[in-house]
Amino acid sequence: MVEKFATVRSMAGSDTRRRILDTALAAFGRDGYAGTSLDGLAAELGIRKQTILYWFPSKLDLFEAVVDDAAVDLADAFDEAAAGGLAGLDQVQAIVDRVFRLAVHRPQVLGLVREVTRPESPTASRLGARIRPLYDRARDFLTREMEAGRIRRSDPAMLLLSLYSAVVGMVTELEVQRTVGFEPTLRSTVMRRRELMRFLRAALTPEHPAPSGP
Amino acid sequence: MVEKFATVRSMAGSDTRRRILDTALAAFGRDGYAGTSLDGLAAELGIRKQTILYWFPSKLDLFEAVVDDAAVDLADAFDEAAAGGLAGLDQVQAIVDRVFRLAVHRPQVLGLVREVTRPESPTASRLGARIRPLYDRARDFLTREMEAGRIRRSDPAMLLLSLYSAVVGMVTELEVQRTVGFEPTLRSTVMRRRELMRFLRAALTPEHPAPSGP
DNA sequence: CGCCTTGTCTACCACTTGGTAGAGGAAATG
DNA sequence: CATTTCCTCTACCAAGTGGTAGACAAGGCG
Repeated sequence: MVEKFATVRSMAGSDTRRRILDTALAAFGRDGYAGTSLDGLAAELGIRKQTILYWFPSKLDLFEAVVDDAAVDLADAFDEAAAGGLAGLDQVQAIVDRVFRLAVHRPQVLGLVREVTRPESPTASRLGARIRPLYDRARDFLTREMEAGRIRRSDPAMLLLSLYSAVVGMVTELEVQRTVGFEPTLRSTVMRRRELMRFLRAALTPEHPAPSGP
Repeated sequence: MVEKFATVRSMAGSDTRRRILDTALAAFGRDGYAGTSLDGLAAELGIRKQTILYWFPSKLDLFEAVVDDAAVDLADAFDEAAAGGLAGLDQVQAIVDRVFRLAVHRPQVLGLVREVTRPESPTASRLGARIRPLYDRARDFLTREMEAGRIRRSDPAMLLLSLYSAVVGMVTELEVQRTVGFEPTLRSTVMRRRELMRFLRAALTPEHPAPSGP
């Protein structure tokens, strides 16, 4: 069996593989799995379709590799945001900031998240499985912060879904915003983030300021 | 020019048209535009593809008709929820309840919203244009309620986006929830709605209880 | 040098895609 | 009865789909 993935011997080939992954990420995120053709992808890359199929045995294999690749980026972003060891709303803010930053200079990743969370996605479970650890960590965090009185008490799992929906929805649905009259400039992105944070802070701040109060 | 849409003379044909629209709504919402084939759709309906092309001159025409159809449903839902003439959070609650109700017994509509709000949707602007009036009404409502002190003050347009993201995200991303451990039963749907409302109420309730106070 | 591996290519292939042309049945209309 | 309209069908088609087979050039290596 030929090992092309882990061990990389030549240089040119490895570069091709990377370029395919990057372009495919954008294409799948933009047009979806079914809407992306290998011929089109190859044309975009200036190569032949057969070169793609050399590096990835099938379209589905390519898609899965792209998903795995993106999952690493996502996990890194969260790790980075969590590394500060913040608490309460500050930690939430750090994560939202980080996700927005990711969305600004790699919007394709969020597009892929959207595609892959479709019920009928060819690998609905794949990114899910990759993200599961992040989810568990986040839920534990929320539970802890609720018990410490730093976040309003409610069902942590449900709250996490609300947070996820609000953040990813806000970030990915650029077209909705365009339709509705926002041109997504850098400035409007900053505004959007600030407004989202205000929204989240309002929703998460506990009724009684803090337990370390009176 | 043949008028098939408004004036309906025969019975069987009109019924076929309706069946095509309904099945296509589900298919487009489930598999996306590119992922839906006319042959597959026809097979699902037990008819030939050419019958579909008789009623809708092209795949794109069919898609647009489906979108228009769904937009009517959405608009009706909002109208119905707004008819009570409620104010503040009660009005918001009524709309969320209504959207959830729509999501429960016509989940396809929300799936289509998701598909059609993709940046590269073949008719990104279409549903948008249909929904624009709803958007304007909602923004005016929020502005009014903020001025009346019944809803926390912030940028109404941005707040509306947050609300949209939270609600549609929560409702459509069933697969995320399944991945994460929720089986979307009727009971869990009710729980989800309640938790979302708690989230929204916390985010929308003004700091100072009400202006009609002391 | 000769040989083998690596990477990209050309040439195909079977199948599916959206779409066209037109046959033909049913039923209303004269 | 004949004619016309409405509706669904069979028979195709050109273009595009993912995928296979294998030629061929470049370079590493005995």
